[in-house]
Amino acid sequence: MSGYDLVRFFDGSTGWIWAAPQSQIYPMLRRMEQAGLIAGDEEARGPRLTRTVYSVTEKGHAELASWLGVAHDAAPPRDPFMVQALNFDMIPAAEAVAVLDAFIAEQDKAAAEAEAHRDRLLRKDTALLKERLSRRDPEEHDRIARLKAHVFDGIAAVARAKAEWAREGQRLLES
Amino acid sequence: MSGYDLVRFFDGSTGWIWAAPQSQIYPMLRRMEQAGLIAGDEEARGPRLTRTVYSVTEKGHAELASWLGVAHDAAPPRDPFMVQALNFDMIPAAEAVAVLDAFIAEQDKAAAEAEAHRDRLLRKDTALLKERLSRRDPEEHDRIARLKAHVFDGIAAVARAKAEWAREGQRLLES
DNA sequence: AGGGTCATGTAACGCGTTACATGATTAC
DNA sequence: GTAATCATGTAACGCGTTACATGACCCT
Repeated sequence: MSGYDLVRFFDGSTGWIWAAPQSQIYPMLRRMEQAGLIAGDEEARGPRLTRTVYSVTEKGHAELASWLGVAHDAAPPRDPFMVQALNFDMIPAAEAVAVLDAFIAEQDKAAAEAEAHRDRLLRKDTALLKERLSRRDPEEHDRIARLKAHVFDGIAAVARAKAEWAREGQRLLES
Repeated sequence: MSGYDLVRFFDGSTGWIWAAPQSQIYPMLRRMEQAGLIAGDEEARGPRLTRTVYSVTEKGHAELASWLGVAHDAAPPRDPFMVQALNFDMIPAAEAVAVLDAFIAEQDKAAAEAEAHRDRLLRKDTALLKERLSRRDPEEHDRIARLKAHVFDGIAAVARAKAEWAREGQRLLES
């Protein structure tokens, strides 16, 4: 992909799992190229405009595989919403209920989107999955699609659990 | 609290919701004091050693209450573990299962800790809750304790859901 | 001619992490 | 006396966010 492709990529469905602003992409691509993890290939797009398409090198692939294969420490938690919820007793109940309303809407939306994406993956109907499958034995295709779909199933399940938790919280606030 | 108190505070049970390294505490305290949100009070602790105990000013309290009362946009997601899970098809299944084993242990531990903390809150048995309740009408005590306990109930429920999701993932990997 | 998309950058500023650094006081 | 705890800082470096900035190409 080119830097521009990545900018759009992180604004799209991948944005639910990992976000990156445009200003980080280009410097990071150069740093990764210097580290030998990716290699850039300049393409002409008209007489003056060029775009640089990067691909993962063997070294980059090896580093990725070794990172994928071992468990990493969880990042320190930093959850502003939980700080809010822990202090709902400091504000009027009606305000807390409204904050939870917004939270519930957000979680329900996230769950629906994750479920929709899960279904697209099971239908093998996303560009990235097709690209991935094209390099794999057809016998593995179903298993790979189910594995990836399962990730979005988990995201949806967590969002549903959070929404349900928030609804219980509203009941507590109103009692 | 003093800076030192806060360092220990963020290493303790609050560390599940918000973490902050020692190096951030002191600069941030000074910035918040400059902003008028907190006020420091120097105490002598021996002939030479002093500690500065900060308390929240009226302005700081007002800012907190107004922040607590409105919904905020969720932070952009950035979940390295999900990136790992999404690419389990790139590594041997046995490695992926081992990564999930570590994840399950982590989530189970987090859930157990959250449940234990929930129970302490219901028993009104934490220093912070006692401090909070001492400034409130005794009639409200049960409601406040239940509200705070509910937050940790939610943390536990999410951790349990994630662990269950990971176990399903292991079944998928082994099939 | 104009707007939309393609394509790539820079600058400022604060947050977060790891590591280094120092000295006082208390308890045994 | 000496080890643990109390107490407070600094430095280096990269990540993340918002905002600013520029120009080429394509379609109507």
